[in-house]
Amino acid sequence: MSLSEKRSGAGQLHGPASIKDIARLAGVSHSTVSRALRNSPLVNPTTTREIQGIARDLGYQPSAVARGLVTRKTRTIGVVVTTIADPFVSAVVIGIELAANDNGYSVFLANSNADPARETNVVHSFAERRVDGIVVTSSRVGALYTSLLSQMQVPIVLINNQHPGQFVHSVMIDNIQGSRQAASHLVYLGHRRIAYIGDQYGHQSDTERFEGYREALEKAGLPVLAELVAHGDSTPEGGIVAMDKLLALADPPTAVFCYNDMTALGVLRSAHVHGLRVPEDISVIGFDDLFLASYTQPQLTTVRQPMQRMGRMAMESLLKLMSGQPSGEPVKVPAELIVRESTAPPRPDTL
Amino acid sequence: MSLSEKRSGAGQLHGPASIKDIARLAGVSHSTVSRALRNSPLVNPTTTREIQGIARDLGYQPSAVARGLVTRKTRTIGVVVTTIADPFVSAVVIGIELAANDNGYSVFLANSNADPARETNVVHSFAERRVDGIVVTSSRVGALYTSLLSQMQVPIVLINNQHPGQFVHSVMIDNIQGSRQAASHLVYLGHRRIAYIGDQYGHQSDTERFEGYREALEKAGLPVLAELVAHGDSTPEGGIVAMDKLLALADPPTAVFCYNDMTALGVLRSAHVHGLRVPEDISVIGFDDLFLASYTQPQLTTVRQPMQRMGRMAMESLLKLMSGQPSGEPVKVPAELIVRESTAPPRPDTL
DNA sequence: TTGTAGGCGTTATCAT
DNA sequence: ATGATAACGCCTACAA
Repeated sequence: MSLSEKRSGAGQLHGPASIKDIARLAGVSHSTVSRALRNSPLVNPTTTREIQGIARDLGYQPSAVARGLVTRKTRTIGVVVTTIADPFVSAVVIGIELAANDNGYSVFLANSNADPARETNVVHSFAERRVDGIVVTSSRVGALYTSLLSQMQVPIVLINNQHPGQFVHSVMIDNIQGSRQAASHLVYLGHRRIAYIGDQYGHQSDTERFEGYREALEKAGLPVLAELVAHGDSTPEGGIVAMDKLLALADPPTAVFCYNDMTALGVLRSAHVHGLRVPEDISVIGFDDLFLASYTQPQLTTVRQPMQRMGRMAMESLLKLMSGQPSGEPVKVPAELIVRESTAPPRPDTL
Repeated sequence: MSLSEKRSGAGQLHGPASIKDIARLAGVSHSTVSRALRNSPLVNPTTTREIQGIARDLGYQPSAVARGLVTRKTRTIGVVVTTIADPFVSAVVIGIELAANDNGYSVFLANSNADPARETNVVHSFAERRVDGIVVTSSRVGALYTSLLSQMQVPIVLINNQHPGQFVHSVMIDNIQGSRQAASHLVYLGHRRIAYIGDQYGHQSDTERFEGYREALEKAGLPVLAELVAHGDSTPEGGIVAMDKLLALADPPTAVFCYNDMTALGVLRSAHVHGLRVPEDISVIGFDDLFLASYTQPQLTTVRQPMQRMGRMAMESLLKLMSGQPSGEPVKVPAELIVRESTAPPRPDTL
């Protein structure tokens, strides 16, 4: 039995073909095969053609794991998100993935679900798999990721979370400008009792969005009332709870600015349950401009984040970082108010 | 300078620590380290403790890539989806990921976006990265994945797509039973002109959901009218277009059963634009029970798929397949009709 | 209980 | 233009 029969005759007995198999069939050394496969000008064109032909016949697929071992680059990145169930997150992930694929990178996706145990797991698995870089899309960045950084010596890009550092870059929406626009729009419409329903306490985006709201009210000479500030949790359920509380007030707000569209979804629901019509009885503004903002009833006025583009920008920053370039200033992306149907002037009798 | 100073003194100069570094520090061979790290009973407890201590101090993280090269198992799976922007898909992915993590697997996520070029890319990257298995959540499985299978010799689990084969398993919702329930519910409410808005032509789930619809109508002695069958594309936009067409009919339907909730979202919108109230003027049923089905106005009656659980089941099937067990029969998951507010008896004058 | 000696599939550095 | 040979970091016989 000839050497070539050993493989082609016996079939793929020991897994995928390797350059050694090809070398045997082509009667050359595996180094030559390695070169030919990468179109090295050093190897004879005829030989190259023959080798590539054999590779094709064998259905050869180079082993990224073997390559990664020697090159010390896996062309792999890790993406950590709180939960991909949030459409904001999935839109961002799509952008990351597109940019990653365009550059030959594959992405490991990990949902942390805000569970510390899972986050630790994620960190470990990314470290063990030797990802070349990491993108974090999470509303809160704990000390966890910081320690991860120092341990792994791997570039990290944060989305909507600032966290300066040599290997840490960030891409964020201009929260203050965005929410200032939203609140100003409500002021402009004539509202004077404008509520804010935020995310959980302490998250940077929430703090900033509240700040924009505060500035807009202050500029209009309106007081920032503690009773008109509630906190949700970025989910529709959280929005319902917060809105219920607001509507139980002796003097409820005539407009509500929400941390995000998911919260606004719950607010819309709560308003409906309480027999209030939006925007006639109460105005609602969200943040994100998820696809579903165009499909709520009424369609939601919101502050748009170019989510997919932000994902792409994050990946592009990561590529720079991975190629050794310094991180530079955090990228701040402008937000845009999208006025739809959920906002209108307050009813005269509520003023 | 002692050997230990060479590393601890000089710092992590050549990347992450390896078992050789630990061996040097511990004064043992790397095989012993390898064993100790995996708690082999063959090594002296004292030695083990010392080695593990050094490993901890060094922040040692075993290289999954090196391990994968020798074991020929990467503990990695590939997940292909059309687009993670569809909440159905993201819910499924969450289930897959949870089950994967619970079993020490990491997941590569790839969006195909129904783009053939990208699909080819995905296949290649998964092959090169030597994933141990693949889960496909896509409404249409082309010949592409079949050829991939034979090339990679890797187990595959399909979600909502049957495709028998030795290495191919599938987990699917019971489309016929689910849609039969939905259509029967409309029949029961008294509707006689019930429309169906499907997905794109030729997709298995669409064919089956139509079949359930057909059966229910037939059983009720109702004709299946071609004019009442429209096709969308699983997106709200597609739902709008299809619904607009239906409402332009001389004798429009009094109820619409949609391929999925995303389609229903568009249908709800279209109805509103045409001045129709749901469910008073027209009833609407979706399929999936996405989180947003509880937040539409009115809340959507729909057929629930246990999406996250299906993702988990798919991963668990994949684990079996990867451990060498035969695939067995495709798993068929029962669907459940969830009656909310978007369905009601037809208006008497429309009968 | 521990050490030695391959080998996994590449790339890379020498020679030739 | 091509071939030996040595890594990369780990696992695993086989020896001691």
